[in-house]
Amino acid sequence: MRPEELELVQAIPLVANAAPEHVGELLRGAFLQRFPVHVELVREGEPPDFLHIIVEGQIELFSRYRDRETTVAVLGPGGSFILAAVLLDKPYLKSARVLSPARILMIPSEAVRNLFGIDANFARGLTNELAVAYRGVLKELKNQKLRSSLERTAAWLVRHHAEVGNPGEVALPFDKKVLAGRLGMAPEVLSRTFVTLQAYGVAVNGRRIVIGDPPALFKLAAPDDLIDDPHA
Amino acid sequence: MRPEELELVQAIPLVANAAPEHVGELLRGAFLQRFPVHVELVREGEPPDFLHIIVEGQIELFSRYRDRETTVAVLGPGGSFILAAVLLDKPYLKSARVLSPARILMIPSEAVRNLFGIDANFARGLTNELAVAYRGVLKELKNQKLRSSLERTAAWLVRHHAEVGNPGEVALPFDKKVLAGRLGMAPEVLSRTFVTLQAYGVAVNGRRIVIGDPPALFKLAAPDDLIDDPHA
DNA sequence: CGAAGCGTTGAGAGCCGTCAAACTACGTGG
DNA sequence: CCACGTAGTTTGACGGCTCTCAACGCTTCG
Repeated sequence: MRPEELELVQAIPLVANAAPEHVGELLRGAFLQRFPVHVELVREGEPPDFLHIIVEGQIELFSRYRDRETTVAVLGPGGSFILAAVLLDKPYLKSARVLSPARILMIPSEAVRNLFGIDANFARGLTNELAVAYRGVLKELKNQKLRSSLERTAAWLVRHHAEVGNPGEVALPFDKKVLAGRLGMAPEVLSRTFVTLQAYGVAVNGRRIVIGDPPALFKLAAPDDLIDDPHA
Repeated sequence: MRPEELELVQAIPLVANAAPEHVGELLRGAFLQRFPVHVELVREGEPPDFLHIIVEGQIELFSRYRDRETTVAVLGPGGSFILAAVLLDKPYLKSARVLSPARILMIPSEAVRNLFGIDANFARGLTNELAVAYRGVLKELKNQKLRSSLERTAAWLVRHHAEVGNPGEVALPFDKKVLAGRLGMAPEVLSRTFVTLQAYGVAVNGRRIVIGDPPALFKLAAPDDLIDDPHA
């Protein structure tokens, strides 16, 4: 790994938690690699060889069953995935594919488990990350079981609108197809949902969405911190 | 806490992971308490005062939103809940109520967090538990998003049948109403689903269910270890 | 014996998925 | 820079799945 890459990697929170004298060991067998779009980084059912941390780009986590497929999450820089599989040394439960050109840090799973036993601070960081991930999935489960498609879409818009500045406007960070999967509906349903949302002041134009009547949308979405707030 | 209770408590895996000299500290402010049916042990949104471990009885974890409610999980002896909230010191994401008379060990959350930093073995145990829980929720999310009500019910029967011996027969461990919530459908839908399953050799009689044609049910359910196997 | 809760069944409506076709946006190679 | 092909998006039609409301039988418990 080149010096500038090393610097980049050491800035990653999970890595930074490890004591400096341990970082070398952690990265000994690690790769920092670029991947083009569409590449499948990991496939569900396989044994966990590496912990993956996203340095750059967008990764879609999804799962297949019969001839169906569903998106579990979409992660950006700083995100890590398949942490639980690595810690338990059990097969991946989900697959991952590159959504936009990415740089991924891949740390051998054995190195992660070893350092977990040696470096308490590193262990604490991993556990926190895992706890946050747990709560994220649980929120998503509640989102799915407690809300309709229309409500999920509205809530997503409200939340996303609050996260990325630019008042009154939202830019989709990925294709509508992917968003539909993330929200748990067929692409056609999302398309129709946007039409329905016109009555609530929402205007869609490609990836640009204008929120004309925030209070109306807010009322429809009925956002709940225990479902929507990623930091709660 | 009385001696016999202490013995009971020390047999709990999570507690047993801690070094003997630390156990006292862990249990200093702890309660081992009985609760009758219907009691709500924790309520979502509240700050995490205790880590809860089930010694005896059945606990339903559920969540409310608007005027709806959904069951997230049903736990039995040995199960722990709201571990992630305790570790992160963030509000509970779900509520818990007693389904059948229970004894619960309640450990002050601060004691858990403190010992986490001191006792590496205890920390490792907690993290493993958390990782298993994470994978459990993820499997449930896949179950919800990838399968129909009929498939979920069939898969649940197959899995439950494999777990508790007694070939060709399954006994529901709780009310059908609760099962319906757990499987993510209205009670009426579960009732009709059982009728549909007659065509696959399933006969329902109160809480006793006879599986007359295992291969047929198996084919319908198409069980998948990465969704159904709690140990995968 | 009456009340309350669970479970079942019927009827109806709404939500959501699938299939198909048309349209649009985008990237590639000429 | 344009032409083309591929992939994403929209719309219509349709069917099926799932929810809600309501009524009724059954069991349990006070």
